[in-house]
Amino acid sequence: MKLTKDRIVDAGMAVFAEVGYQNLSMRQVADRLDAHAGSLYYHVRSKDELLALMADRVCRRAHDTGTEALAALPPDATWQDRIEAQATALRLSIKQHAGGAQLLAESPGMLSTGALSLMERLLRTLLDAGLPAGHCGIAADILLSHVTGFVLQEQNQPATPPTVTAELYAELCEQFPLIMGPLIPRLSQDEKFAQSVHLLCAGFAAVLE
Amino acid sequence: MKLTKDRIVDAGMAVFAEVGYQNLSMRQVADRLDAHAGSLYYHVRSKDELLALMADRVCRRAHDTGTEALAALPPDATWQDRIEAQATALRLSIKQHAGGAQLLAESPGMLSTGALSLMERLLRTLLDAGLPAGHCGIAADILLSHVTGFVLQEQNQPATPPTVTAELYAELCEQFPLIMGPLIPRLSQDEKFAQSVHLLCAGFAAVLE
DNA sequence: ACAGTTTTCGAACGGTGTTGGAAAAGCGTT
DNA sequence: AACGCTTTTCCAACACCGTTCGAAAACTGT
Repeated sequence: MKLTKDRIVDAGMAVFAEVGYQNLSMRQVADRLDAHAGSLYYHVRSKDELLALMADRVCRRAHDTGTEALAALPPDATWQDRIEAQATALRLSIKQHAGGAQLLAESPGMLSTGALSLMERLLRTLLDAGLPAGHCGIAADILLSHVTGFVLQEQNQPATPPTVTAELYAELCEQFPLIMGPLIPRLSQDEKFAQSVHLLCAGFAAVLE
Repeated sequence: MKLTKDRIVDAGMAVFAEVGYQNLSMRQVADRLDAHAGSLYYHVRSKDELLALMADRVCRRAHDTGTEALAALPPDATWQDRIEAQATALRLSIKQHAGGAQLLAESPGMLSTGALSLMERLLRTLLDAGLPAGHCGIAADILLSHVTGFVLQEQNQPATPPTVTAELYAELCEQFPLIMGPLIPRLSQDEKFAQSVHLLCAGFAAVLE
């Protein structure tokens, strides 16, 4: 079938979902389209451009699932609820692909239309919440980069936690008593994420009056 | 001279500072040591391990400059000042190398001792500030990932801002009025960073009482 | 059917991380 | 000093990567 920018991005997303960010290669994308690697370069300037297009697609999907989540919200939902809905929608969209956070992180400046859509809606909810205009931009920036940063740490955690010997553990406890201590409750990632968004919202609420 | 893990990391940091994260290769690191690429693998299991070691070194340097910054603080400094000092020290340490944020972002889980040192000190200042113990871990996590995320966006911004035609600009203004509007003041990156840290601290202060 | 354009091929280039066997260097013991 | 043994380095090779370029193919309008 004919080769198109869209079909290339489609194949890229498919390969991406299978092998992850690090192992995605032009040749694999071409193979999935029964084409040769060089042919891709007629439609796409470079691998970086392809990655940018894929990042845009992830953002667009996140935007769509975000609108669904917002629509499912009860009418008396607070602005915190609306922000949390968008944040979790974005997080889940990124998490669907192995290394998806790296894809967004690497993409330069978040200047694709998909990323801008996310930003725009976030700005609107913050503005509707009554946040002073001067703080909205930074607040939205913080939210977006927090979500990607969170998923980044989430996806980079090794599948099998490193084995620590007893003596090493003791040394760690002595060197970093707070980290090893009871300060950090053993929460699931979902709970940690929800709590972090709540904490951020609390900050926004603080400057709200 | 003899080849050592430390010397390899040194050379890696030197090459890293020159060519950045993307173009760092084992062969260049070996060249700087007048050695051959294969020889590195006797001391280092893989390139990923080398990158992890380098990330640890960046964290350690950030920790040191952080202690200096804290020492230079007046004795009546608030806990917000102390957090900002650590945050800016970390940011500047990362910014010293092109792609330094990617180095930290890629490094799995931030489980090196350097990263743990940063985390530990952040936890202590938050705890001393009076933040409830249950929130300290998440607050510190937010701060760390926010700094790396901020520098990530900072370093990924294309050197020459993309040229936008007049009609494209108009369309963007219509599609994203809030982003293009006066909401986002034209602040320098330094100001944006300081303000974002202040906003986060305001959130911590909100849950403080 | 022909000319012109758009698209694809296929080979090649220079580069990468990594491996494994041969060679060298260091070192303790006799 | 000479030997064996371990630690360290070399070197060639492998498989793969992103990218380029001229030629071949496919498609288009006339």
